[in-house]
Amino acid sequence: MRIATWNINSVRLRMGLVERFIDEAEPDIICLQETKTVNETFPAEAFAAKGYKHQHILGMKSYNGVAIVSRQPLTEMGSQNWQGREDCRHVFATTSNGTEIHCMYVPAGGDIPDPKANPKFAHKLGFLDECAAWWKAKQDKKPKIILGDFNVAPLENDVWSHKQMLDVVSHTPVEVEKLMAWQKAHQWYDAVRHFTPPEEKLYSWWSYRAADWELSNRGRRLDHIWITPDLAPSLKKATILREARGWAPKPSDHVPVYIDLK
DNA sequence: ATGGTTGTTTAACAA
Repeated sequence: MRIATWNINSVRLRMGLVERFIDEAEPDIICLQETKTVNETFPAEAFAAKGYKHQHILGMKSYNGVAIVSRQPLTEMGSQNWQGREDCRHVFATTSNGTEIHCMYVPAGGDIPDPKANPKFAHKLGFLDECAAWWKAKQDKKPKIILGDFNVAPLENDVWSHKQMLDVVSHTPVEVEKLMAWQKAHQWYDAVRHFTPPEEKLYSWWSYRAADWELSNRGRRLDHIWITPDLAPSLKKATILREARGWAPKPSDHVPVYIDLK
């Protein structure tokens, strides 16, 4: 089973690229973030035409928005609000083999890495704290996958320059600490790093602001797939589809990340 | 130290 996550940065604008990804990777389940549309205008028919007839969509106007689309039936579909806001950042569903899948979009946190000066950074830190507490309290034995745009690059080689990124939102020590606390709270296992040693650079996002993203290669690993330990023996492969950053005509700044589970 | 781009929606905001 192939399960993918992709921050698509407007699913309506980029449905053509999603179809290309489907044709090339043939994922069984696709989890999207930043769909940026209300449910009524989500391209549900286009996904169904590609075989993804089972859909759990949670969108709002202009911002955020998450979705799980699947070729196999989904049950127990739900969503969760965080930090007292209804801003469409978390949906979940259960697959036919009883695995719970959680698709999440963590707040980016603005530019200034100071929670007193920047309410968006304070919101992000509170969000990460709440995630740790929520997952610590949810100690059932169901196999689970949590994936999405977590907007934090935790390891030194999850960014192009650890030293130059220490004061940049997405790689500050306080964010990394809170992301790791959340990971520990539910014994989440990093399914993507499993196949790449920590000494090796690994990115899933490249800024639009670089003149040449590929040449400068100043990436960050913001998109993650974590699994519960019981699923680790089934983990066969993880892929970050770097080439999708160059897809025409208008690529997302994030690329698809997916794992294969037996 | 600064500015660089994109998407939604149409001037400002978020990323």
